[in-house]
Amino acid sequence: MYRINFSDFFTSAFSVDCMLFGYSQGQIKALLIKRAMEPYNNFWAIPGDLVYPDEDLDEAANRILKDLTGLSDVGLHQAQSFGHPKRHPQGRVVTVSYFAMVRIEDFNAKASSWADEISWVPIHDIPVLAFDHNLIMATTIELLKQKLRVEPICFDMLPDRFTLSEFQQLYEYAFNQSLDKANFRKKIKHIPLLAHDEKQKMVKHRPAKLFSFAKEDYKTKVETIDYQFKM
Amino acid sequence: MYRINFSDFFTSAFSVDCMLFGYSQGQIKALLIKRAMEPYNNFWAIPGDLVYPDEDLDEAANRILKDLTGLSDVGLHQAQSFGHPKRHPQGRVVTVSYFAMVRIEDFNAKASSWADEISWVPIHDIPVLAFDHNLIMATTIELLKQKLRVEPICFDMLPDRFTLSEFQQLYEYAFNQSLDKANFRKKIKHIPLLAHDEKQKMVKHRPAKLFSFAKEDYKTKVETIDYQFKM
DNA sequence: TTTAATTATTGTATTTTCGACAATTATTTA
DNA sequence: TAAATAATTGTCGAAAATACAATAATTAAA
Repeated sequence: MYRINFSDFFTSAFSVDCMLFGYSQGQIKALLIKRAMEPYNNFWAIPGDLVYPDEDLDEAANRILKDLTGLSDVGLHQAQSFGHPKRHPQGRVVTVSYFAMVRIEDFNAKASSWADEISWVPIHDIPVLAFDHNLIMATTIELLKQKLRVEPICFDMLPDRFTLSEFQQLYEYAFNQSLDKANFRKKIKHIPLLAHDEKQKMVKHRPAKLFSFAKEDYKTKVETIDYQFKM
Repeated sequence: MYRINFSDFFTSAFSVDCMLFGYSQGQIKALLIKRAMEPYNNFWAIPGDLVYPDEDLDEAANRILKDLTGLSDVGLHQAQSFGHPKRHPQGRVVTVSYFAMVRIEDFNAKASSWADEISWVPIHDIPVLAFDHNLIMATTIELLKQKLRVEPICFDMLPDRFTLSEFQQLYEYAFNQSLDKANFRKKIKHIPLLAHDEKQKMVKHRPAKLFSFAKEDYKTKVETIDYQFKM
């Protein structure tokens, strides 16, 4: 085992990559930015930044999210860390990936202070990305899918009021398989949803009832009984 | 947004903390070491080390595991990263936690090159640890439990040949609830186990049959049919 | 040698969930 | 008013989960 000076270790930086997932037109999409500087100029990339010396990782992720979207108080999930010594051409940078789910419509206008161009890309059609971002993206999408199975996080992507079909289509897209309507509805019977009187408008067929996720009821349920969300 | 020099970021270090879980006497245990240097001299801690400048994170975790136990080729799982600016008194050190499962008996003798003292501590009785290791430990144990539900990783902790009751007791301890024997056996019917002719010895009651996990059959099953391990 | 104690193993019956599919309903557009 | 479209509800058999009972194999004590 070779010995190196203690101070020789303090020569790395770390960054946070902050993946945003949203849902529109029946597809789960990830927000990508087009880099406007070297290295990887003009490549699509996951939004991220170096972590400041006095920042905790979560803080950095929240900062990036805020810069990017104007949103705060969004549930952030830490995904994985990546640390290949050569992953960044300018030095040793270990990155920690986070992801969050947002309603794309909530802030479509903003997001300009960051990069020249941003784009919401369906997670099944991710292009070649800068750095090792394809690896990070793939890993994080897998984690997202895992969490979709055991936590009711999809409601952060859906509009506040959604139809049961929209809800179902989200899962169909995520797991790339079609589901039986009737059975889906039975399966979600245990999820506390609030049925509104309001109905879909402007559709050329029988309009669907609108629902929203009853977050508080859900929390109570989890605390009270030994309930585990499962899809 | 304040601007700092690019090079000012390259002043941090990374460490990897490598949690080992094993199973003995009906309890899941974590390996702790007693620190023999400042800071936190004499505190119990999770084994870990700084990551070398040319090492990937996984490599570092494997190195630590090897130093500690002599074992290589052990499945390592990345857990979470922790980066509070003040978590290490001697500088900014972000740590990535990993965990692995081992058979405690396999290497009891070794493990001396590391620290003065090591100890296998039941995960339900973790003492006060150095640094933020209690947070890391708690988070990682939760992740372990999550994985126990969806991956057949418990067999890395069980002896090569185990009884169904031992298997059951592992889950009972992990989730702190007792299970019905008959129903447990029905539930695990889908897990490919190899039944041996051999039986338990030296027990003062009807000896149980010994089983081992049929890893290859499991892999084939996963590849062939759309099978998801679930407990 | 027999019996009690202990734990392993298997079985049964009931309830709950899953999966495939059919039937009915509400709305828009032609 | 009918056709088209998708929403919603219902049925039935299969499979899985749950509670609990019965039987088997071994040791230790009587």
